Amino acid sequence: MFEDISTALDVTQFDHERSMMNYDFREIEAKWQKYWAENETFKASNNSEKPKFYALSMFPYPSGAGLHVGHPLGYIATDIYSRYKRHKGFNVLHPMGYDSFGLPAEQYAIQTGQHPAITTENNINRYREQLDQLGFSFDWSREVRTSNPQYYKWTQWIFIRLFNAWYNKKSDKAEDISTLVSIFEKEGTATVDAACDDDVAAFTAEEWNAYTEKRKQEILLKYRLTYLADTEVNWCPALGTVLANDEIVNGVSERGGHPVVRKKMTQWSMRITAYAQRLLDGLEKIDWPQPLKDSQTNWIGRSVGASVTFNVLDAERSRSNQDVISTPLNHPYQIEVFTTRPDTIFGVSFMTLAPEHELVAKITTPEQKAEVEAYVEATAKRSERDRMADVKTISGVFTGAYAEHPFTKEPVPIWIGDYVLASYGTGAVMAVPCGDQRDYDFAKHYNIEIPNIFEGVDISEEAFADKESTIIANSDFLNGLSYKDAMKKIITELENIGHGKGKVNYRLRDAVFSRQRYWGEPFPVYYVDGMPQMIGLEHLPLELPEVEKYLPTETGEPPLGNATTWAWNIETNEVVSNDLIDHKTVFPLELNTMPGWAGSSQYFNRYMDPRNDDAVFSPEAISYWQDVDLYIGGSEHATGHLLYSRFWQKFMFDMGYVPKDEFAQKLINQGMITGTSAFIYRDLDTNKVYSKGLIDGKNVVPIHADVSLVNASDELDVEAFKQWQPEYNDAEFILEEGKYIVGREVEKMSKSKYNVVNPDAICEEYGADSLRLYEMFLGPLEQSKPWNTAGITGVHSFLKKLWKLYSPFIDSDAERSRSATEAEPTAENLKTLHRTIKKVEEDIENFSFNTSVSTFMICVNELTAQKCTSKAILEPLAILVSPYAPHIAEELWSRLGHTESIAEALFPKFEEKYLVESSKEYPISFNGKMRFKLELPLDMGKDEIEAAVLAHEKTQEQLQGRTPKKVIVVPGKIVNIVG
RNA sequence: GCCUUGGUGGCGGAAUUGGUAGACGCGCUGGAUUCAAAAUCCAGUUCUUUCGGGAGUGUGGGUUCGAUUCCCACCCAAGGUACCA
Repeated sequence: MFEDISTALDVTQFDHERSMMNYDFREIEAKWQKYWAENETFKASNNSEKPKFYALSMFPYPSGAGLHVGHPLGYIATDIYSRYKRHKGFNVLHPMGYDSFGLPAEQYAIQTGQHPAITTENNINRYREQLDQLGFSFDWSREVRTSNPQYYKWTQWIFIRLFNAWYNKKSDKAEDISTLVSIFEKEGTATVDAACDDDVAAFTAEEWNAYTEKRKQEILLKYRLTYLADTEVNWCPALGTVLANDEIVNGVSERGGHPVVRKKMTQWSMRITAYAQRLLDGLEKIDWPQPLKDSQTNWIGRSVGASVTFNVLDAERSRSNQDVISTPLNHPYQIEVFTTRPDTIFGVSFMTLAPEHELVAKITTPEQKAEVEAYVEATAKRSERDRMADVKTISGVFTGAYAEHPFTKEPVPIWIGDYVLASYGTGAVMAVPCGDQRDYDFAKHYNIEIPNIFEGVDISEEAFADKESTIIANSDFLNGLSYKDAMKKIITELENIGHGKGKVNYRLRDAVFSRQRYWGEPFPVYYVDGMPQMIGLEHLPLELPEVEKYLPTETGEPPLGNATTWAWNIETNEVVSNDLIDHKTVFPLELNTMPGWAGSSQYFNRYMDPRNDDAVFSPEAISYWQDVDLYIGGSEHATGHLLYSRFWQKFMFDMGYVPKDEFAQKLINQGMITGTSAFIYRDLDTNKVYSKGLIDGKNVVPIHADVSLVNASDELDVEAFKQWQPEYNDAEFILEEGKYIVGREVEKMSKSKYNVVNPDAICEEYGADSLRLYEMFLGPLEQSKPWNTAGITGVHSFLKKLWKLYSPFIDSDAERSRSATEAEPTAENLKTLHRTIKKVEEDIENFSFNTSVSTFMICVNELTAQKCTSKAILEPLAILVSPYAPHIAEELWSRLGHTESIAEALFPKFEEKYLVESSKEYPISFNGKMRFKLELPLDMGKDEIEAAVLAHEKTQEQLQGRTPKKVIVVPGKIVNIVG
């Protein structure tokens, strides 16, 4: 009886001790997450004696699906770096927020009527929960949401600043519009060199001063950095909306399959082209990935050449084809082309205009009119992408008109063809079939002459596009010149005769900034007499109105057209009912909203001072934080967000608001984490499902199985599968060796492929520290790599081993602990520790987080083998681990006796002296192949080593009597014997 | 087509300026512990072999005493981009 009780007691005590001893990650992680939140451990101060470090992850769009394991990858990397920098004594800014305007919430609103603000709020809360459980060191007090009026106030503010600015090419920067007005007042357009619309007219100061206010505004609009312009869009009449190129499939809308036409619409645009060259130049001074820089470079698409003007001959003389030289020209029309090969101008045998070109209607002869009009109409129906995708079909129509060659004065037939794009260059080309394959194909197809202007080149099969390897012929004054010399000469000649000049052209287009959507920033704009007026800065934000329906109106207006209270009263400066619009004091407000990239184009600056209501940020905040030191995010933003942000930053720089004209010094693109799908194989003929090893020769179809039903050995839980997919209840699962083995394939993580793994489940089973370590352990940050949950047991058991290593500090038996922990570390202990410090520090600096995790494993394995219990070793080790696995590190730190968070503990200092060795195990190679190893003292000289190696019996064995031809000895490294 | 990145065991991946290829982990095999399982621990695990070795980092060449690493040509995969004049 007594015995029983005592045994029972022992067991309880044992259990108690075990629970203290075990690595209880759930309790630990919850405890420290609460601690960090309550103590605001990661709150960044805007003034500090410490050096600053600004680490930023791209903020997410909070989608309804929540996070999957791929999303946190970049956040974990940024977090590790932030925590590391904090250990290194930096004042770290590491914020997070939400890009919370966007289409999915609006779609959901259209379907369910639920206000996008509610959907967004719910999604954000879900995101926050998921983010919180991963233990990030975010300063949540600085959170921003782009859909929050307090935030988008500043998006509207910068829009107004852009509206009130023009780009002065002479000073090569943006200036306030008032400087342009004062030039106009004094000198007219004579001395102005601005980035502006193509169709600006010249005028004198007197003319300007005599213009009406409306006329002046119309002119200024052509110069502003954000402006209204008629832009070609893909209009879908049935949906009453504008579609993006990728929403159109085979010329009809993706949704519903309605016809889409190209239509001109008045839209807000951003004059990003003004910055094309600076955006290009700026790439040289930022540490961004080369592929990303390349795609921006391609996107901007700088090409050097010349613009050339061709006079259009009037119809009479074109037809008679006579006296073209002797009769003076007074035809009003000119065609301007851009060419990168003005040196081939004598090879021109026709011209091609884009079907949309404004001259088409004007120059077409009556005979050709019907055919041309039919062609123009046909191309208008195809989207630009369709036209570009369909490269093989050659089509075009002769206009009947001729242009005059600027040098030979020969008539050149003018065609239209859809291989010329209205949106690039001038929408017209001078066709040189011998030097350009597209022109060549077109000429062949329509039997147009192909003059050869290259010496000794055969053009009977294809065009000759090589610039360097030949010289020009049949080209009057260019004969005998190389490409380079001909380029110089022709540009001089073009300028002499007033028919052109050297020009740099960019592929980059101005960015359309209007969207016919509800869930975006409203423009702070109202219209007086059709002219846009900005709402006073002091009256921002202009808040999004309530609407009953989120769809376009019946008259085809954007969703804001449904708002009944959406007019601006200029006396009270408030939004009032539309009924009050009188065009005297109450005016209609803009109905478009801003695009998704508006809110993300300066959020990184707003984080510096996010609660400031008087300025986008205070001068103190921006001068302290300057710019982002490290920016991590996906490469899909290369030509969107990352280009627009650089543009706005340069504008802010020009206006003197920010000290740096590039917002992020270093950028890293994290790779995508792909899913590892699982498949079962259903026989098409019978009701059988075969295991993977049995499918050979069978008529089976692979079917996705949910990855959570498969274990680490690719074995399917058949019962669980049947429960999940009841239609397989009657199916017969044919096993191999008693197991059903699934097939595996790496695919993009997606719901429909049942390969989505979400972090909540992982945190529940293994903890956030395990997840963080595992995400890093998978491979290099930049690379894309497949997720396989099975491997997480490796890092999880590492954490258990780590925990065990600290058991003298965790164990309640104080007596045992003290003597053990205060022991002096051994030389071996110190060597292990310092090797780890060195490696981990290098790894973090190089963003090679995967190798650090292995280093930790090796370190813990070694210290465990060494039975190390020394506080002098375990204390610095906890700091090393803390950026990666912060919860367990905090817990161990506190068990080591600290009462403060580990977050501010200084990173241990690496000391070389602990790694110094006295001997080296030399690899002995024969003809470059390592055959055996030999331990030799490190202070041994070259000759001694050679003698020692040659004397060794294994060397003799390897040589088998041969005499070595040569012996290479690299002291401290290797010995190689040749022969 | 063009640009970029990559190609190493069954899998993820390591190898710092050319110097021991496959660290670390998963998986697998065998063993210990257990009534049993989980967990844990130990040993093995590139291929091949006549157990001496031999071969091996997408393919074929080259430079070098020595190449996963540098050079040339090619093949394959992923991503971006595309009638850009």
